[in-house]
Order: sequence, then structure tokens, then C-alpha cells
Amino acid sequence: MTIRPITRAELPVATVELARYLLGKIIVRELPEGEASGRVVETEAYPPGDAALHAYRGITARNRSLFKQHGHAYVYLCYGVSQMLNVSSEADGIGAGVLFRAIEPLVGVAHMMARRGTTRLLDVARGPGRLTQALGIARPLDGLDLCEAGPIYLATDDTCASEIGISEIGISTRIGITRDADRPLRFFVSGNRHVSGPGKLNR
DNA sequence: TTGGCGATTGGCT
DNA sequence: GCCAATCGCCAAT
Repeated sequence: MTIRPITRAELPVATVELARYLLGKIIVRELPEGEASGRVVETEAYPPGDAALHAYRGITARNRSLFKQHGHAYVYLCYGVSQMLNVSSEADGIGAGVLFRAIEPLVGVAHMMARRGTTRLLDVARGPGRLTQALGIARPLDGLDLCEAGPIYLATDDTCASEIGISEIGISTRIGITRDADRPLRFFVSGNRHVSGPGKLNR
């Protein structure tokens, strides 16, 4: 499989559109032990004005990466236990993001399993905290440009198989939030076994 | 300066 | 299905 980095010009400058666009794309991570990558199968949109968005109350030291031009990483610690990976999703100065919730492991599966402490493929990167643990993603990567070659970036394989059809995109409410909890802003590859969340949300 | 609160996970019932 | 673990953030004191 041949893959190439995604340029910023290819990324939609709109949060919800970007969340759908990213399904089927690839997150590449360069680790000390080698490369690891996975195909995005589940995302959530946190658009401007959304009460669940971390940038909702304005810019702070933690969330400033959300205000960067679309295509930059926002990484934060959730519940003191799990790291979350987002990508900024609007023009420079506008706070918004897309959360990566699950990937299907592609390259470096052994590296990811080792970091996760499991040999069960379905447990490797199903869920936002598991995904970041598998790829060694934490706060030091916050603010990086995901459209630039480096320790982590977005890529595509440019094949027909990578194009997710509209009919294959599932939509549901977002998981684990309390504010603006009823908005249909979670997107996933319908039928993919690496998608997280309760089964009733995945139909 | 402080304390309540998460965009979760894994272990146990 | 239930719940504790764990800790940085930030609104309010």
C-alpha cells in the first residue's frame, strides 16, 4: 500500500465536514521502535459554539491549539488517565476540533500491541484513550502540524478502497458528554469492528 | 489557593 | 452493568 501525507489545502475548513472527511484516512506515527499507523474509523465533531467544545469559553493555556489553523494537533489528558487526540478544524483564531475516537491498526501492529499491553487486535485502538496509548501520543505532541512530515501526521492511500461512501458512514450522538449531548456529531465507518461505543449507537 | 469535575478505561459483580 | 482510579484545568473563593 502506498500512502502520502495529506496537504492542508485538501482538508475541509469546517468542523463537521472535516470529521466526515477524515474517515478512511490514515494517522501515521513515527515511534522510536518504528512506524505505526492506523485507518480512522470513528470521529466526533466539536464545532464553534458547541457547549461540549473545550474552546467554548474562550482560549486558555490548555486549549489554545484548538484555535490554530485547521490541521494542528490538540492533545489533552482526560479523567487523569487517558490522552485524547484532536485536530483543529477551522480558520486561524477560531476554536474548534475533531476528536479521533478509533483507528483500525495498519502498520506496526506489534508496536501498538506492546504499548497497549494486549495481543487482542480489537482492543488495540478502539476508543480515544486506547488509540493514543497505542500510538504513544501525549501532551508533548500538542500543537504539532498534522499536515507536516514529523512524529505524527495525516495521510491517505489514494485508492478507491480508501474512499468511504456516504452510505457507509454511520451517524450518532457523541459519547461521554453532558452538554449539547443530543447533537448528531459522531461519525463512524458502518460495520467496522474497530469502532468504539455501545452497539445501539452503531446502527 | 482550592475543590469539583470531566470528550475514559478496565476490573469486578 | 457498576464504579474506582487519577490529575490537570479553571471558576470561584
